[in-house]
Amino acid sequence: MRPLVHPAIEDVRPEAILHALSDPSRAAIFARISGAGSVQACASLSALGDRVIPKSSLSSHFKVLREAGLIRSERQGVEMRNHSRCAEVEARFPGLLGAIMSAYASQGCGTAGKTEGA
Amino acid sequence: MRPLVHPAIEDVRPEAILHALSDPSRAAIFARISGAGSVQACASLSALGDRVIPKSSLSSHFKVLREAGLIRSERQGVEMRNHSRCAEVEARFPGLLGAIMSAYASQGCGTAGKTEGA
DNA sequence: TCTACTAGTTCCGAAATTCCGAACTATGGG
DNA sequence: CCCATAGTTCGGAATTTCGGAACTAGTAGA
Repeated sequence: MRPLVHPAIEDVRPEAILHALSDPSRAAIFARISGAGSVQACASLSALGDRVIPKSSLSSHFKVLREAGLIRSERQGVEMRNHSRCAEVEARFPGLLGAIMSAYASQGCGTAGKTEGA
Repeated sequence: MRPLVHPAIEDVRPEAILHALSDPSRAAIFARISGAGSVQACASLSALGDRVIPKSSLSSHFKVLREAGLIRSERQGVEMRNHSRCAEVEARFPGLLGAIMSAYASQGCGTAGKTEGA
């Protein structure tokens, strides 16, 4: 297993963030991580709304979020702890995450809309 | 030539907007349309920054922006007039476009960052 | 009207992405 | 050591994107 890649905040690109969050499943995952006291294991997210996401897809969603600079993941025992990098991203691109998450929330998309808590 | 499709503002979905703007070329095109008094022909956008975009790609970029609800296009004589739908989108998803365009602008991406003028 | 030119669209094959099941790796317990 | 759990990687099918060539529409000139 190759080591996890986390871009430095100054290497984070807006297009990567938009691409990562342009998938409603990933946006919902990110909303959950941001909302849940900044920590969440992968397995707890396999069912979002009405859709069951297979493990391999889930794993690549996490990879996309991680490499976009939106979350930080670290192995802790058997599971993976995922923290949102909201605060860093907010400092670099003010208002971006808040606007995106509330856009999703405002049209009633599953579990979105709690970004401010970081 | 099939007629142009423009979603009603209430049918516009956040994932479509994020997807449309997650491509830097499209974001630059949208920034130009939003900045240039809300009207711009397609041909004037074939060279953005350092990259020459072929006509067929340009045409599909416009289609994506249009169907995401970001622009409105109408044929006027030989050419196409493109207006940004900023104001409508702003009313539906407050702050979204501003945050996205200034994220792009803040990392020096060609012609981005003048969204407020609509 | 016929021709030529300009602006943009459509078609379609190649290249790149995404999706997801199966096999695998890593950690912890008994 | 053997097994269970949590997640990753592989690889092929399905989908999406890119871009050249051919096409359509409007306009001007002879």
